[in-house]
Amino acid sequence: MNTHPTDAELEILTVLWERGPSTVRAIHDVLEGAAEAAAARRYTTVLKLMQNMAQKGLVERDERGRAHVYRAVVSGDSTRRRLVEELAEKAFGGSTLGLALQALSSRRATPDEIEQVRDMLAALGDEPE
Amino acid sequence: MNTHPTDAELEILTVLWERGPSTVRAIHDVLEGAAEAAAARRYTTVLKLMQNMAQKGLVERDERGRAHVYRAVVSGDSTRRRLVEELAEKAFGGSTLGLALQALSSRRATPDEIEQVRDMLAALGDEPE
DNA sequence: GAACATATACGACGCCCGTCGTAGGCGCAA
DNA sequence: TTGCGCCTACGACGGGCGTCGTATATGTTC
Repeated sequence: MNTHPTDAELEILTVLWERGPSTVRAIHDVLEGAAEAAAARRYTTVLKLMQNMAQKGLVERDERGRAHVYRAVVSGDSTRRRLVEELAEKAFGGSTLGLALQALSSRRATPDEIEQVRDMLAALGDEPE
Repeated sequence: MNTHPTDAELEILTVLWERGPSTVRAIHDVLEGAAEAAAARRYTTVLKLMQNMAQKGLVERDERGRAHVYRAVVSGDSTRRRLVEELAEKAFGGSTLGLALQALSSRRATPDEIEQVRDMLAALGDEPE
């Protein structure tokens, strides 16, 4: 249940997070449209992935209708947090700060974005012990 | 050559980045020591991994001595940058800023660390177009 | 030179992941 | 009611990864 989503699973979860509970058909169509000139997945491939995810506990499904409706069990936020911590562990000696610095340095930020980070920083600094 | 390192490969690369060119034996010993109560890898496992990496072009080896000496071809910095961008792409809609915010929010920062981020921010803002 | 420690080379296995084909079931329209 | 379309179930396969065992060569020590 606490298994990490793979890349393909994460792609499906993303759609689920954006659209809310959906059928396999809906997910497949979104993914097919999003794949610009990339290899499109067959319907049954998406189906199988989602069945696997259901078994792992990443999603749950409502089997009442003819087409099953899937919903994400794990939240996008917690999943992203987990991924970040995992990467920090693997590549930054466990330092999420190091990861953050790397992420910030890898692009030019707009003033607006910088403001966002400043706010975050302020919140962090003000946080009680 | 531009292949991404896997988890096990990244572990080896990390040692290579820290210690500089090393033999398989040296890497293996470091890894064995670092694995606290975790499953230790056999020597030949590490050997095979490093051979694979040599074939992929992630490392190069000096075969003159009896024990080959391996050195990292890719730098730690570029590799970390790549990993960060990859994760941003997969989980944050391509936004490295989003990733940075997530990384910052997932921990309490010390004033010193916050200062570090502020500096980075200032440098970003000052950067010429 | 014989025995031993240690190095590389190489093949095999088990597992997981993503992919797909095919079979079977159910509903709906002509 | 018969056929067509869409749905699920399930097995299979190819590839990659991490693991290891074994074979073989080479240096060292007595």
